[in-house]
Amino acid sequence: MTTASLYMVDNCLLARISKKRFLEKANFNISGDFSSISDCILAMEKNQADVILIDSDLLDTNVYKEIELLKRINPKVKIIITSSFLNDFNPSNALCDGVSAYVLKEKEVIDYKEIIENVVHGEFHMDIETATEVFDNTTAEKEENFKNIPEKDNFESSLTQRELEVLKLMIDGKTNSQIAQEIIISTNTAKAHVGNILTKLSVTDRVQAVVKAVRANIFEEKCF
Amino acid sequence: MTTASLYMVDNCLLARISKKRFLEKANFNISGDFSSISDCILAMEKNQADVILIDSDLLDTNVYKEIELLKRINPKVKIIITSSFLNDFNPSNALCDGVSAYVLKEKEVIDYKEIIENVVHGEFHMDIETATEVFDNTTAEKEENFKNIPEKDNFESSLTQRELEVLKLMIDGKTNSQIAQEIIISTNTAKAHVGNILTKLSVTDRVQAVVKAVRANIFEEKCF
DNA sequence: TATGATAATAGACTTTCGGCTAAAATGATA
DNA sequence: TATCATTTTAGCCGAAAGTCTATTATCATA
Repeated sequence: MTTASLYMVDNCLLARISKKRFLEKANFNISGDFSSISDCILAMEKNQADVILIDSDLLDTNVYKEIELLKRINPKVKIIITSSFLNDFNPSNALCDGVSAYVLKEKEVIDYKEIIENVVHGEFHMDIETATEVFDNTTAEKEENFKNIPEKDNFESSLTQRELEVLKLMIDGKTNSQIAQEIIISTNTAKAHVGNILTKLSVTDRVQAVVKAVRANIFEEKCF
Repeated sequence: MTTASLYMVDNCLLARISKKRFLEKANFNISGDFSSISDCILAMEKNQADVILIDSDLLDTNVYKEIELLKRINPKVKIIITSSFLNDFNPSNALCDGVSAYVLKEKEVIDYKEIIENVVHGEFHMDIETATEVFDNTTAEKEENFKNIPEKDNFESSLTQRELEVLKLMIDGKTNSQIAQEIIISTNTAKAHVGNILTKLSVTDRVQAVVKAVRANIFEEKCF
């Protein structure tokens, strides 16, 4: 297995948790996960990762400038971008500026393991569909002036191990007292954990929480 | 579009609802949906359908005998079987006894539309994987003696239109009073609807209901 | 060691939920 | 018309949920 250290950027907390769990099962070393590239840059300035997995649906110039910053901090860092759209993808920004892989999220399951290992070994990866579409609209618009790094909009701290346990039981339809029995804590404690989960997931009740979690395919083997 | 009348058998209520919504969007005419083949037989004796979509994970001799009954009632009826496993599939029972299609449920999305239309036009459909596997273990064990048709185990009546509306709002994380506001009914009525939904889905609270519904991909465009 | 951040724990209080029973109004169908 | 399913309303009660505040435990770092 790869011993490379991985950073992960995804503005969706549950997506981070899900991917992290998945990759850690595959023996990858996730050194950090962030809700914004800005946060990732701050972390990179202290401890450098070998591979950075960036999920971003909006691939504007700001993103590429932030990626450029990442490459400046560690020119050897491998960047893997996953995105739902092709719209803003610009090969003159991505390919030339050192993105190692560009993966279009689709219905199919992404084989992160293979992509990461290939990238670590110096290969470039791009979806076939993506590649064909991309090499048509090569509208290169290089801008050298930097813009300010956007503030992180909605801060989502990560779920603790205990909270993940509780969330799993919530999805299983367990009540607070059932959860308490299962992991041997008081009902009040279970309620407190649930409350913290609701806050972190930015929802108001457990129904919304479990729907979000189930839709994010957390606790599942596959990784969207 | 096909004007053929369709019956549907699936012991999972939510799967029936989901498939029904999907097929009706595709302009198919679903004349009835049943939780057991026995119920379907009873219906066939009154009003005959042209196509019967049977989902059954356990394909034992009983199932094939029930299918034989269906074919007796209407020899021209087209039978489509969907199943998760290959285990009990027996070509000598299925192919010979007039099953028009056999579809192995997998990760991929099943194109019911195409299959049904082909079947109506007299074609036979079988998954490639299924077909190759099947034509190896041809253990023909024909038994002519009938067994009694199994009782329907857990009766699940279908959700009404209003209940489907409410379920959708439950999935959206709405509370009873919010649901009441949204569809202009009293909170008590909303509670009554929710209560009925819980009973019909065989769950004890709304959390379990929404998890079941989300996992069944109800209200989604795709049909597992 | 001290300190500060994070996590886990818990009790008090208010609101919401779910089960139960009952019943009226609507609408389709035999 | 009679009948049946659906939709609607209501109140009561105990259980569960959610908010708030607060204490203890753990762990890393100054």
